[in-house]
Order: sequence, then C-alpha cells, then structure tokens
Amino acid sequence: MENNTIISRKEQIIQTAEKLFREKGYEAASMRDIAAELGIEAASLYSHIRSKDELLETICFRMADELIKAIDEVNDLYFNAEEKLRMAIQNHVNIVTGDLDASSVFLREWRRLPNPKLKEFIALRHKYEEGFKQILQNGENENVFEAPDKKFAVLTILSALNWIIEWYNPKGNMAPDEIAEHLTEFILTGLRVKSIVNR
Amino acid sequence: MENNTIISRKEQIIQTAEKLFREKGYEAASMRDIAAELGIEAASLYSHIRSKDELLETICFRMADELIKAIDEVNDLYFNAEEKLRMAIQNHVNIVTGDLDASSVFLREWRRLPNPKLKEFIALRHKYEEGFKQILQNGENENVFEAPDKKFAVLTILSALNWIIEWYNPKGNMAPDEIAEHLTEFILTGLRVKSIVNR
DNA sequence: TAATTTGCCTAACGTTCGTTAGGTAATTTA
DNA sequence: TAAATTACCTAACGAACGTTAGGCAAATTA
Repeated sequence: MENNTIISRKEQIIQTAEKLFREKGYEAASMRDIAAELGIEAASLYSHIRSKDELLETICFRMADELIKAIDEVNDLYFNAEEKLRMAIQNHVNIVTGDLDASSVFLREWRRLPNPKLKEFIALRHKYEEGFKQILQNGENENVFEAPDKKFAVLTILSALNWIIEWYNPKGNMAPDEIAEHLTEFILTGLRVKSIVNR
Repeated sequence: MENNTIISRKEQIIQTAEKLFREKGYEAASMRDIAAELGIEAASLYSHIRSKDELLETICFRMADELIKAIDEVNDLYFNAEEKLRMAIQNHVNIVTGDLDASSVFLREWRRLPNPKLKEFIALRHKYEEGFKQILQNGENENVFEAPDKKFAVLTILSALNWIIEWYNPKGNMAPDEIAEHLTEFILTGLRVKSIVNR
C-alpha cells in the first residue's frame, strides 16, 4: 500500500519542511534540520530551492489553492444548499486529514510569510470563506438555513473544521468520513435534543 | 477610563512579551525587541526575569489558571446544564476578548514551552476540557443535550470559542456579550431553520 | 548618614542562523 | 566521446540570538 511515485528532490525537501515546520514551527526548524533529515548538508538545499521563505510560501499557497478549487467545484456542481454544505465540509476534512503536515503549516505558520505574499495569502483565505458564505446565503434563500450573521457563522464553522489538526489521529478510531459526518450534523443541528420542538 | 494601577516592571515586561509574542511569534520576538519596547537594554530584563522561557510559561499558565477557575466556578454555582453551558461560554469569551494578547500566546505559542512545563500545560488544558465535558454529560442526564461523542463535541465547541482571537476586533461592532450569545445559540441549535420540526 | 538594594548600563560570550562562493565527482546530453 | 548539467560537498560570511559578568548611579533602608 505504498506510494511508489518517484518524487523530485525538491518535493522531498518540501515534504520534509512540512513535517519539521509542523513539529517545531517555522523559525525553530532550521535549514540544517531539514538537510539532516534528508542526509545532506544545509547548503545543498540551495541547489533546489531559493530560500527558506520559498518553502513556506509553496506549502501555504498549495493548500490554499487546493481548498479553493474544492469549494468552487462544490458551488458549481451542486444545487441544494444543504448538499453543498455537506460536500464542502467533506472536502475540507478530506484535504486536511489527508495531509496533516501541510495543513498544520497552512493553518499555523502562514503568519510568518513575508509581505507581499502574506497579503496575497490572506486574500485567498477570504476567497475561500466567501465560498462558504455563498452556501449559507443559498441556504437562506432556500429557507433551510438560519444565520443572521453570515460572516460570523462561516468563521465559526471553519474554526471547527480547522481544529481537526489539533486532535486528529490517522491511527485513531475516527475515519475522515465519520468526522465530516459528525461535524456536518453538529453544524446543522447543534447540541439541543432534536425530538423536542425548539422553543 | 484609564487603568491607573501601578504595575511592577516585571509585569510591564510580561505584558510587552504578550504583545510581541502575539505579533511576531515566540521565537521571532527577541529579548532585544521586548527591551526596546520598554526603552531599555536586553540585558536589563534579566534583573527582573530569569529567562525568555519563563515569560512564555508565566503567560500560558496564568491564562490556563484563569480559565480553569472560571469553569470550576460555573460547575459549582449552577444546576441547569443549559445555564452552565451558557455561563461557561460567556466566561470563556470574556476572558479571551478581555486580553487578546495573552490569549493569543496561550492558544498559539504554548507549543514552544519546554518540557516538563509543556506536559503540565497540556494536563491543565485537559482539565479545562473535562469541565466542559461534564456540562455536556449533565445535559444528557437532563435530556436537554444530544452529543454521541462528548470528547468530539467539546473540542468542536472550544474550537469555535478559541477562534475568536483570529477575528475579534475590540473596536468592531460586536461586543463580547453579543459574541457569547451568538455562539451559544449556534452551538445549541446549529444552522438549520428552527420553525421546521427536525426530520 | 552609612549601608544596602534596585534598576539600569556596556561589553562580550558562545552559539546558531540563512545563505553564498567555489569546487568536484557523477550523470546526462549532444 | 566530449560537453554540459546535476547534485552534492567544504568553508565561511555576517548577522542575530539568549544570556552572563561586572559596574555604577539613584533610591531605599537602617
């Protein structure tokens, strides 16, 4: 069940960076650490990449692009708002659990991006949030969702989705699909007992 | 409307550290940065504190203690589970919005604590989570809450509460009380339109 | 008023950092 | 097979880091 795809040295470096940036944080993980993990000298990394910043950039923007592509697809493919939300959550959970290292860097370390890339990154995040906002608006139009403050609702939903990296264990007893389902259920109906008509 | 309390130099240093650790991150904010903010030399800081680590420790454990004290109080004072949850959320939001710098360090930078303090810190966090778990259990016993996986529910709730630091603006148009109310409502009932009996 | 403490200073320490320069084998291309 | 490229190396750079040593004037205490 191995991934036998041959990947370039540059890709190996990026993956190692993902791992170490996640474990130690961007500034605490040194180029020497990354090199050591690959069994080479730090200086040798510069045959493949331009700078440490470039590594962070690549990781953050790659994840952002993947997420945006997913939300755009959902908004294109489905009509029903509830179905859209369900799929958007499913995609997000799959992407995040599918690459915990990259996701953790994307969610925690993006702050260390130097401008102007930082601004560009924040714009992409807003674009992603906008995709969710649109789904909530659809739901309101269809009269299936109630969210007085859409921006607030989106941030709250995303917080729950993003917190996954803090507790998800690939070897644990909760599969990504299950997580997505649980989260969707929670986001749609909340804690209160359902058999009682609310209020 | 100023706070005229005289605070010690050590306290000034801690507050400056909170601000800079939040803005730049723990490793990127140097002792020289902190000193410069106070108009003194880096070496002078060591008349008041032992190390940079000590600063992080103080900030993280102070917040942890405050939160745990609050949840314990809630679990002692109130009987009704829904009321407990409401108050726990209210307290959390008040504490976090009341000191954004310290909260951000507490939530983001705790990872850089050196062992054994790191383990101690994680234990405190679990204790806090346990306080929320108890409320959900109460709610289940009272037959007002439905949460098949309590651990999961607690983490999801806390994620929403903790994400506040990412978007809250003290000068914005949402007061802490309002935020707490919105969050409580969302956590209790979710997105789905309430007038329709579920299912 | 004499003695002590406080809060800062300058100078420097040893270490680590990202990165560059220049070289050298092994591999690939012409 | 000759030329070019690739992927690494050693050595070193300047800068920044946390922290220590030792000193000195002002404030506090005895």
